[in-house]
Amino acid sequence: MSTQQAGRQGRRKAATRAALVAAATNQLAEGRPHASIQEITEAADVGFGSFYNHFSSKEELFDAAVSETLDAHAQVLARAAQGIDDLAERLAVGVRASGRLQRQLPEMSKVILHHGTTVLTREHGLVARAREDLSAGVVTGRFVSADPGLSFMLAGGALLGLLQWLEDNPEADAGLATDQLVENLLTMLGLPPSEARALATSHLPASLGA
Amino acid sequence: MSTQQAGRQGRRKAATRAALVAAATNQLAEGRPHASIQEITEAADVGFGSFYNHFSSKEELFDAAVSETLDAHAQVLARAAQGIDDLAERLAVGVRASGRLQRQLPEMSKVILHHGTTVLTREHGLVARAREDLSAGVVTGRFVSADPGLSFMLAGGALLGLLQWLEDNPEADAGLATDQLVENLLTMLGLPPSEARALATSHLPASLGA
DNA sequence: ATTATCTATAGATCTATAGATAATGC
DNA sequence: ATTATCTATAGATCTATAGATAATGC
Repeated sequence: MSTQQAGRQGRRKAATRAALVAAATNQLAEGRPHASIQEITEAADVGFGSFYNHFSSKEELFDAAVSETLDAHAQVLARAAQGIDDLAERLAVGVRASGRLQRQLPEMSKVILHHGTTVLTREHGLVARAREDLSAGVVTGRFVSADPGLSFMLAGGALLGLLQWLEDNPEADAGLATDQLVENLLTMLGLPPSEARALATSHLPASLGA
Repeated sequence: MSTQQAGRQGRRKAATRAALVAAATNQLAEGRPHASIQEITEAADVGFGSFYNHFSSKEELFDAAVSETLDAHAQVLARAAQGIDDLAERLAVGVRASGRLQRQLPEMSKVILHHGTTVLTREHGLVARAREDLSAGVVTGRFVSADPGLSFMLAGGALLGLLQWLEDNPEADAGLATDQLVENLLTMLGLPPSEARALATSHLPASLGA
């Protein structure tokens, strides 16, 4: 968004903004949503007054932090699902990648977790696209659900539960646990058990981790 | 806990404490976890200084509010599950009652939701007992799960997703949606589909709502 | 006499802005 | 000349406590 500013000045400004967002993300990840603007600017090594060049309130900054976290997550998923047309397989790959991401970028999961189930209601970006994918699958008959919106919330809630569990069980095999969830979700969405298992355990690109 | 104090003075003290907890619960339910002590004492119609007779910090009060909310929830569930021995049926009744409770006591669900997935990790009270029930079911063979702790987090997360969905869809049939989740959960825990459906749709006592 | 409440206030934040400083644009 | 940064500070909270008031206990 603001990364593409003309000239050196624009780059400098973007860097300051990025430092603020990164510091806010860290605070959220560490479970400190009460952090003062002063603490954030200090962590970002930015002058206190500069904050107001970029944001008009703390909420605005934290919102940006959550949004950018979800966008970063979306980029990883977009790569993982690239070229996959089948909606069931897209869902499988997306969730499998999300669980594995907890090990690779734990701060990202922490931010999402700290935001709770309300992230699942976002109407733009990653979350909205995932919701639309599920609905589309129901329309085409790939999935079975009496209410796609409800199914999405159940699946999303379970995914949040998984992320929390992974955070609390750092030694556990994240891939195994995630694939178990995926199998359950696909079954819940009406796929035959054998196919659900196959999609949940097929080989993944090495870039997504074990 | 402090409800059983001797004498009129004790009752008066307990009433003040209860007013503070109720006010704090309201603030949490309205999504205002930043409310100041002053705002809370005003809402509770209690002198500012009295706060410190009961709590030494705002966190302590909010903790009490969440705990007492869960305890109140637990009381309803205990009544609902009274006399039911089969662990699958207990789980079914417990979750079915929880979803329906969102319509009867929405503030309760709001407090829980606002606390996010971390409520699922509580080691005392309602949450701990539910977790133990699930594990016991796995030991006796009533449930099938590679990791009961993980299954509990998936189920709990999905329940939170349901509560959020109910909150966002006030017109929807809460009973129907909840029973759908219960059926999915029981299937996930290894029950035959027909039995899962039967347990998820059997007749409920009128006190638990439609 | 004891205990809990209340009001008032000191001291510690925390936010938002004003004005000075430094760096880029032209 | 413009723009973004920084430092310093006024004003607005917000917390924690001290001391006065009111109510119960004995």
